[in-house]
Amino acid sequence: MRKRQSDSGPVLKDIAVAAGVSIMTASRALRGVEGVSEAKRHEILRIARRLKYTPNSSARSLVTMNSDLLGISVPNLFNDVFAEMLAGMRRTFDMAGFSSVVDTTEYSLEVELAWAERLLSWRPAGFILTGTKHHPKLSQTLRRSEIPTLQMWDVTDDPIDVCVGIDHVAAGRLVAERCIALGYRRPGFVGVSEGRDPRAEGRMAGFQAAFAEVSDAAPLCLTRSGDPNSFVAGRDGTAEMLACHQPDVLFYVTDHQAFGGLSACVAAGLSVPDDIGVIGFNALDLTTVLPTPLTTVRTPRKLIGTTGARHLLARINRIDVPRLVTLPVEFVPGATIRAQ
Amino acid sequence: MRKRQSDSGPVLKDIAVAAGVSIMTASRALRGVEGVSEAKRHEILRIARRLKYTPNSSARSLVTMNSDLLGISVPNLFNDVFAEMLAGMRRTFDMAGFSSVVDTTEYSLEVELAWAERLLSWRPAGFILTGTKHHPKLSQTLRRSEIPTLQMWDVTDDPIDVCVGIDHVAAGRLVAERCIALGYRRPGFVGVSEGRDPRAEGRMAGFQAAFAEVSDAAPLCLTRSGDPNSFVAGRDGTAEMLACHQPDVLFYVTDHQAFGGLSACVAAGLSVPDDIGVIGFNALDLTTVLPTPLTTVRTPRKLIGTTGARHLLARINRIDVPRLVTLPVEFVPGATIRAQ
DNA sequence: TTGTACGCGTTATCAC
DNA sequence: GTGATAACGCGTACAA
Repeated sequence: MRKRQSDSGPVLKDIAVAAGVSIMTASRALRGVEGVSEAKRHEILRIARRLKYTPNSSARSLVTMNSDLLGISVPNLFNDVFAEMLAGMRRTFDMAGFSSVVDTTEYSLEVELAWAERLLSWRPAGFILTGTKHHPKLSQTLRRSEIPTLQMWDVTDDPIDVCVGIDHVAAGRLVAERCIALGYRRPGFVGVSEGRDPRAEGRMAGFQAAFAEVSDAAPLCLTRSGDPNSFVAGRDGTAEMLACHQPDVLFYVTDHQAFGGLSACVAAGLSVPDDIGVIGFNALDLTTVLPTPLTTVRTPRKLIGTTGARHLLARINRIDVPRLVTLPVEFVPGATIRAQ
Repeated sequence: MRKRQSDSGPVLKDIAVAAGVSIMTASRALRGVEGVSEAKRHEILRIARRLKYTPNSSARSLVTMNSDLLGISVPNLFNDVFAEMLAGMRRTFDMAGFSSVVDTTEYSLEVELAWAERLLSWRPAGFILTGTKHHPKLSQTLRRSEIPTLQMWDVTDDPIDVCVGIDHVAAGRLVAERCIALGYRRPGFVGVSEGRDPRAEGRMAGFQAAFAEVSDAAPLCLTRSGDPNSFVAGRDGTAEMLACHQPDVLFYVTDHQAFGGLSACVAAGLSVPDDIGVIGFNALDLTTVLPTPLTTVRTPRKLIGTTGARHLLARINRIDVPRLVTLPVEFVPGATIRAQ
């Protein structure tokens, strides 16, 4: 065995020598492709195991110009939403033999861009990005490349490649329409921080637009509190809003913030839903164990993950799939708004 | 430009030709190593940008026998604990130029092994594993390899390489001792599923052992309910336990389950903490916005992440660091157990 | 079914 | 400071 700089085990040649065959025969046997007699194949596999042969993906990638690496970018991992979408895809990708290179962007397009550019040097098999807004450089690069790309969680008319998500503006409208039907006229929105999360902004925009169409509705009260997944942020943001405004219904960026908001309402002497309505978003597990079940919107996170994974895998295998899939959301009445 | 199978942009040679220099000079300029005049370096960088040159990490890795890929394995991402530990490390690794290949094992040693073996083919710069129990094959492989490895969240006397975590058995003992001092004698533990999570089993063991040393303490009541991060599992597991036993204090696998358990206690007509004590684990954000603050144990997740990242990075750079760091936990009295 | 020659894009080494 | 040459480990193409 010739010497190598940093000895990381036997290479194909070592297996071949040990088995008394050529390198190519060993390669074919280990890859499970046609053209090797069963006897030799078994012998080669046995020897490879005995010698603890680890293939060198770099060398393979260099020849084939692709890899089994998949780039996945999400804003963060504190949100069950992203965790569930990921869980929905991981099994599919794992079984297909892919490894996931994960990035957490903290809602920064620059961070996402830097990560993607680093990953591009590995010639990844595909990209999975959260949302439909990216750094222009990244969108352009991916559009020009042949790399299959999935955008998920949000929708757009003009996806980079394929897209599976929900219509956040429509979801905001949906909530507003329910509120309006119940007689609410002083809407408030809590929790979206400025220019960070386009999906949250979309929900807020839809919510506001629907109210704006009702003649006697007051303008939207708004509190832009920090981390969307923080209970504390929801509580503090709500307290801040109640100090200045008198909304009759509050739509929160997430269930987390809504839950924190509930405790702020109680602290402010307001009773829910008699004095004020509270509405979350996502219908997390949490909302079902609250003393009063939270009014919220159920989002198909797992389905987005599984569908997205299937579609991306299809693209990797050069199979055509719909470029855009918009999945439905469902209003969960709960008990933190007025009854019909 | 010679033709390539799947055209993925210019290569070093193209930059070199365009700049009128040799490939090596281009390589040096782009890597920022010594031995290139400032004038040429600038020119080369300019051309690389204009041509949208993307380096080929596989080729580099093939020569250098290593990569900037880091393997990170966690049981799942639904747990803020893991998310926070990851968040604590990510910045460090990002800034150092590493990409993270993430695995979610669902507490399966086989899944972790399969993922690690796939990743080994990329010659990763390091591994980060949750806990200290792994598939024997994996432990053996890593011990024999030169690959820096961090085990986190749990501790062990004999780490593969370096280890940063907390002592879960001691944490369980700590909780039990507080309970005993307050006069509790009928302990219950909710939420650890059989043979899945060694850390949870450790906490339970410590909890049980301390009670066992008190002569008039009843044996531990136990409910092994499913997903440790599920509110619903905590509620249902508690209901199940209360149907058969009369514990006076319940220690839960996580805050999530404890929160679910609170609603089950209320549903069973028990008042907390008068009739029964409830204790969570982790001191998540959630616990502070509850009507009564949850009694729990604060775990230094973020610190584990940052410390672990620092130590692993040191190992990668062949700098010595302590093999084992045991970080302290803190009992959070809250208000769901008796007062002193 | 099996083997040989060559190239993938980059870096280490050594000569100039 | 700069460049030629030889690897790195594997897969494609083609020959036997």
